[in-house]
Amino acid sequence: MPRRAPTDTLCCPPATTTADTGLAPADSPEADEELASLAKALAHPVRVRIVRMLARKDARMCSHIVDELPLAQSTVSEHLRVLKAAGLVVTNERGPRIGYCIAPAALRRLKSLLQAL
Amino acid sequence: MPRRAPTDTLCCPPATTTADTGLAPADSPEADEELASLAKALAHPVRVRIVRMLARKDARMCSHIVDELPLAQSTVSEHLRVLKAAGLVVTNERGPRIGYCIAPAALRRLKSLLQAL
DNA sequence: ATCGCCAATCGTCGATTGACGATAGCTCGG
DNA sequence: CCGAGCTATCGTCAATCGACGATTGGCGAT
Repeated sequence: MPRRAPTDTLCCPPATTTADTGLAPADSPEADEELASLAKALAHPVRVRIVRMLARKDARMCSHIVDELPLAQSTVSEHLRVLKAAGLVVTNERGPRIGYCIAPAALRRLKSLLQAL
Repeated sequence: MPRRAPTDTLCCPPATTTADTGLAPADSPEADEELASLAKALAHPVRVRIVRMLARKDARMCSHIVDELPLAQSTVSEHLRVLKAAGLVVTNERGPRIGYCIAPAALRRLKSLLQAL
């Protein structure tokens, strides 16, 4: 087995305490843009899979994700960039190993916006 | 006021009685594809807005939708085609006036898939 | 039968996306 | 301080998307 990162020191933010459970308006031009933007981030099977992996607290590092997908490292990095740009994923940069994890608030916001449909 | 369609004879299917509330698996490669596909349909603000309009049981005809959007008729038609291809919208063709409406089952499926994240 | 409205389709254009390899930059460990 | 591992970025290429105008086809009403 190849020498890998410890997987230990990488961590997610300690659970969003701000209870933002759909308090923002969910029916407005801005909400349309917001929902479309979040939906666009999930509009690719690979990104859905990555989100699932991260939600399970699996495969935190980019290289871990690369290992599980039949894609080049640069491609995975690009998908992660899209997810991060949409706010669905946040990074915890700690040296050369970057921890990727779900942004629970964004995911909740997405669910909230969708439920409002 | 311009002479318009009656808005009366256009109708939606009489409420899906089949209680398909997330019974299909929501975590599999197929589910990834399905969620990505549905998300892609919502990955544009105009389509989100159209879905909202239809969910409110407003603006059933294509021309009604065109009236409320700063877009050409062909563009709106294309967005409707995308929504229909994704299964989020169904048509009730009755002569030259075509009734567009939400497919409640598809919307529920989308919410279900998303909640599983 | 013809006219008028409604909607789908076609063809085009520029912009964006998704994929890849190659390269560069970063930190930690030796 | 030098190498090794990890990731971001660049450049490229094909494919897809979004928007439009113009055209076509269809039904109902006049």
